[in-house]
Amino acid sequence: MPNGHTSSDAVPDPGVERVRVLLPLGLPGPLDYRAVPGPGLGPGAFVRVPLGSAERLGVVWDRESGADGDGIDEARLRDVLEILDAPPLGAVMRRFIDWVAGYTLAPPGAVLKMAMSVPKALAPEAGVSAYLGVPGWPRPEGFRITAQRNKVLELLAAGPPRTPADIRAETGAGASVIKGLEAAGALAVHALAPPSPFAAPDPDRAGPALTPAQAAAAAKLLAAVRAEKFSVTLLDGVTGSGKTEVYFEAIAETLRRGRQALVLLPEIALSAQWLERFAARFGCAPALWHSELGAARRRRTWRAVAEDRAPVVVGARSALFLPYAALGLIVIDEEHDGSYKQEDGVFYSARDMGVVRGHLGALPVVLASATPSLETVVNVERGRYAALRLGERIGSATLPEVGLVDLRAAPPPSGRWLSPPLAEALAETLEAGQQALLFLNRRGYAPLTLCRACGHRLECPNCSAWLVEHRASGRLTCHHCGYALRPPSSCPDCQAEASLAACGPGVERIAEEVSALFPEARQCIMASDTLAGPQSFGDIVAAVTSGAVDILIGTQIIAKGYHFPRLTLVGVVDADLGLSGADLRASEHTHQLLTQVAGRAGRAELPGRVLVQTYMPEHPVMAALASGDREAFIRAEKAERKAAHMPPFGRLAAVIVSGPREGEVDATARALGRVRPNAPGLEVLGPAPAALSLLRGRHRRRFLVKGARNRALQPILRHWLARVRPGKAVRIQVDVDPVSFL
DNA sequence: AGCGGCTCCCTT
DNA sequence: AGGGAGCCGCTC
Repeated sequence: MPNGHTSSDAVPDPGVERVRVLLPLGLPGPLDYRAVPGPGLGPGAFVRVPLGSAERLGVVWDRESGADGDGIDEARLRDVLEILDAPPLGAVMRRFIDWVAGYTLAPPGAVLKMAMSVPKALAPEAGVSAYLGVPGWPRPEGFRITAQRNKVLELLAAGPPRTPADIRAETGAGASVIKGLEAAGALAVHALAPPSPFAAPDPDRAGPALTPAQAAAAAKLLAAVRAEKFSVTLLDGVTGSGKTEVYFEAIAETLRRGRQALVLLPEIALSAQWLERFAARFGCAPALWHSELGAARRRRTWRAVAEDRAPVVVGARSALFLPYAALGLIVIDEEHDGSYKQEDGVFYSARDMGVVRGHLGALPVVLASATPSLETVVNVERGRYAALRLGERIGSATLPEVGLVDLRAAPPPSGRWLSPPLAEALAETLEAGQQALLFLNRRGYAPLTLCRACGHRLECPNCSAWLVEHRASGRLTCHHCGYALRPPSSCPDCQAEASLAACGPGVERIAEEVSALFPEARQCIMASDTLAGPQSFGDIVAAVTSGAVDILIGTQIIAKGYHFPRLTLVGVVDADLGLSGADLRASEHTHQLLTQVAGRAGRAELPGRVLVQTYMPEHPVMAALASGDREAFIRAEKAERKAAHMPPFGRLAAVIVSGPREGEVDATARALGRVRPNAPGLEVLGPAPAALSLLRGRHRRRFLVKGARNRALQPILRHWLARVRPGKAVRIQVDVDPVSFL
């Protein structure tokens, strides 16, 4: 039997001679092939097919999905070459792929590509040979039973088949002894399944005791898991309230019911503390899925997920497209986080698509956050999502007190960035032997380098962006395309010598200031570029936890999830940073980020405090932080969005036209503009140069399409974009529900 | 998405 | 005539 896997999806249909095969390419739909007679060629089967002069792997798709009914001439059909020995892609996953493609306006093959990210996993992993003795084996003439051979025969006379490694461990006999016996016919060979790389998490292991509030919330989630139907529950708990342990109980119940759980985390590679907590509750590590995973690991994980050998998967957004055999729960932690939005290739939100996956798979979805997105809050109010609140921190910990520092009233000394009140608070914290965190969401030393003689700014040649000075690496770097150069000694424009001045602070510059103010304090920078990888990240976390660091200086990478018991002061160097620009969610995101950062303070017995430096203390975001009144902030933000018919009270889609030659891009954008859709309640803004009008060498123009909440934008967009055929060098991308407005 | 096949224009 | 670079369109 060529296909060792059976499934109701892959039952052969005797009438089928033509199959539709979706290939992981940007084609508009599946292609037709002639079915080879034989078992296993039902929808979902992974197959190898010819395509032009090459061969490709694809998936047998459902007959009804996709537009065209009849397909091509019989004569042009080519044969399916092979049915691969892999579990078929389930019906839910196929519907999910079609759904995501329809929603995001991506070709279905481009979505399938995310689910087929490890083509090598479609061949079964080589098993391990194991040996068993042959009862009544007739010993050939002249075959000597040496001491070692005898030991092996005795061992294998009974019991389970043993691998060469087992045999060596128990008898000391090496490969040559086994080979000799095998050649003489003394051993029967068994192919064992490859060892599963993933231990089974124990749902009934005693974890940390839950508080009554946690236990009550956990009970609700357990009920949702037991219902085995679609539901969405927001787990809304203040920072430090123990949300993770609550949803761990939902995972435990999912495991007890023999199903798989998926946990999506932002910045997965950096969540060592999360993994420790998982191990403390379940006794082993979960399967991980993220971009830094090695090829072999990816392959084994993909296969294990498909064969139901990975009970819990923890991953970044791409883990949503793994081929789960028995998914029973999706947890999306930090559901408000912007990194759930993918903005290349297929533009999708893993949070929103996670809910869709739960709906199609009839399973519960848990969204966890201390600062839920407005979309989710409104879904709770509309009754579509349930909500569980955890209003207090665990144990004796209390929420930190937040104070605003009005930088107009208490400015830092010239050329410095820490105001006197913040410097004083730092001194007090150090004196008390406690730890402080200085937060500035800007990597490097200075965001702008300016010529004092002529005013020239050092900009990226490929992007409309400033070059950021990174003094530690001695480079000026573009944060958008990676372009870098050594800082010139004279101005590239006016050739003035030693005229270039660093303007504004980044975390490196704050570190320099801290060194000047507190030369004896032990400090450490935490930013995505100052760390070689997850390992060094873990090292820093361990150093902070052990008390080997007094002042931690970091970007948003430290905002989430970390628990440092002795950290009592958080200083926000520039709270206004995220509020500039035309981003629809600038206020919301700033509020979320600063709430998360503030949440790092005072997580244990020692009370924490937060000082927020701002030029806009009256801004609603700052007011909400100072008062701790999240509800008031949400109310105000909601009212504003409602008045402007903005999400979640209206729909948005961005259309981005880009290409290397500005003239072509403009021509295409104008052509689109001429045939813009015109419907009541629909607004099309643009074309306008994108905020980054040049990015990675591509000129960019944007449209923004605004529509009513009750009317899908996709049919309108599809019809519109079909009317313009751009040249090969110009690309038109659609971003449904955009998060970034760059 | 990739690949072949096409044109255009330069080389010899 | 030979041949490489960019562009177009097809792939079942």
